Amino acid sequence: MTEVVRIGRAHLAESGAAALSLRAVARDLGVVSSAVYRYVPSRDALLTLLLVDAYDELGAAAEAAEAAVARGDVAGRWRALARAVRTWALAEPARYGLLFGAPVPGYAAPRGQTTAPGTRVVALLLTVMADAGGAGARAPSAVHVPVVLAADFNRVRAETGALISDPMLVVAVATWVTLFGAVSFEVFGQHGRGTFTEPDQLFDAVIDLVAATIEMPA
Amino acid sequence: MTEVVRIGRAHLAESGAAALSLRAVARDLGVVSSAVYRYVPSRDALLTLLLVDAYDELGAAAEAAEAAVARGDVAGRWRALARAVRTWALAEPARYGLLFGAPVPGYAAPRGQTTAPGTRVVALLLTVMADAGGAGARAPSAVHVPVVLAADFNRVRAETGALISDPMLVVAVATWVTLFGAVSFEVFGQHGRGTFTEPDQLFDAVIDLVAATIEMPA
DNA sequence: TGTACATCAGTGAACGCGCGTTCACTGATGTAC
DNA sequence: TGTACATCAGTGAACGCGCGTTCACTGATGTAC
Repeated sequence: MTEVVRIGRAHLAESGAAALSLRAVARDLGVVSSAVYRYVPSRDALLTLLLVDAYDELGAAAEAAEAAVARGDVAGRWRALARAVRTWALAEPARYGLLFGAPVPGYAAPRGQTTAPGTRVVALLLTVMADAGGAGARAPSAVHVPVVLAADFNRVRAETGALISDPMLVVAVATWVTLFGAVSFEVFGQHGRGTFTEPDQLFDAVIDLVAATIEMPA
Repeated sequence: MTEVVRIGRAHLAESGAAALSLRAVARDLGVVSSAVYRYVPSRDALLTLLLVDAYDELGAAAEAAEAAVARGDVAGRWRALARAVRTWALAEPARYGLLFGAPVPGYAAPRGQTTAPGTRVVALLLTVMADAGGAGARAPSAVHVPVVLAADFNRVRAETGALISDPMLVVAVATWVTLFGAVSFEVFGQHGRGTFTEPDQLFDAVIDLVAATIEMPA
């Protein structure tokens, strides 16, 4: 990890991505403003470095937590993954915001560099869901998959290699957005005026409910 | 709606909340930069106006859509509410981002002015969930409510007046975060490289799955 | 062992830009008598 | 009907600030012969 990324992280945490300033980074680097171009070719390039850095750290945290759970305990693997995402996000709210908040105005992430690290967590979730399906879990019978989604779902299967049925893919998407919705609400402070004093327990209750959506065979 | 709010909206859409500039608003107002202080006492005050304006418009849209559905059709009311939120958010991504994205650095919303409009949609959702419970819907039996959440839930009931059981409140929270997670992913472009070409259908599938979480009695 | 040269991190000044906010002011409009 | 006055939207200059990026440069370190 280069020094410039370390300092960039700190600035992200203090002032947010939109206000990230190369001159401020240079100051903290103990160097005159123009010298920062020895480290990084432009402000956008620094944002990209920070984006990749954050995606990788989050992905590694989720993967490590999930890997520590017995393979057969699919619900436990989901829970570990979800908690790891939340823990990282609460510890690094600004970096989380860079990944999952509103896009930084005037900055477009270069796909080539950010796609791979940006898909680690979702790939992990798909694996867990596919394993759940393999173990006999089924989506609720009420799930109805419109014909028009079939093509998209086929492409997802082809790109990820995940062996997962259409209804379970709907469940996976719902699970995915619920996880990031729950984390975003906490990180961005949407719950408001101390409505919930026990956020850990509330989060666990929500992710357990999500896990219960899948009907495991008796 | 004052002219300054109308122009502020446009600037929000173009450059995001963090870059909202009084001088730029003044230019579009056709007025010298200092004259904008005749309209608004400071930049932060303008942000607050825009925040309240957006909350109110979103709340009104959700309420109108929900009110158009027969009272007995609880699932339909949920669907109408959810779709209205999504439709508004896709039409107004920057204003949605102001409400539900990362906080604007250096700006703290004054509670007194923003709390009431900021809770319209969640209050509506609680009403729908309470009505579902009244009609006999039950949370999945797997939902386990930790003792420690009881106090929070009692406070929510007292503040909102909603007649809703603890397990159904867990469902309501999960529903709430799923809705905003799904909308945020779309609005903030998280799904990535054209993974899903039929976002309307995908969204409907997700909110139908959420509705199916509630077990309606036969 | 010594000399000539290349490399390269960092300097300092400058470019043109935009920002929020204050201040004393102008000049048109409306009101009171 | 006319005059004196108050109101108030808008002006223009200025304050001190920060920004990204370019440019010619210095001066220490390392390398080749």
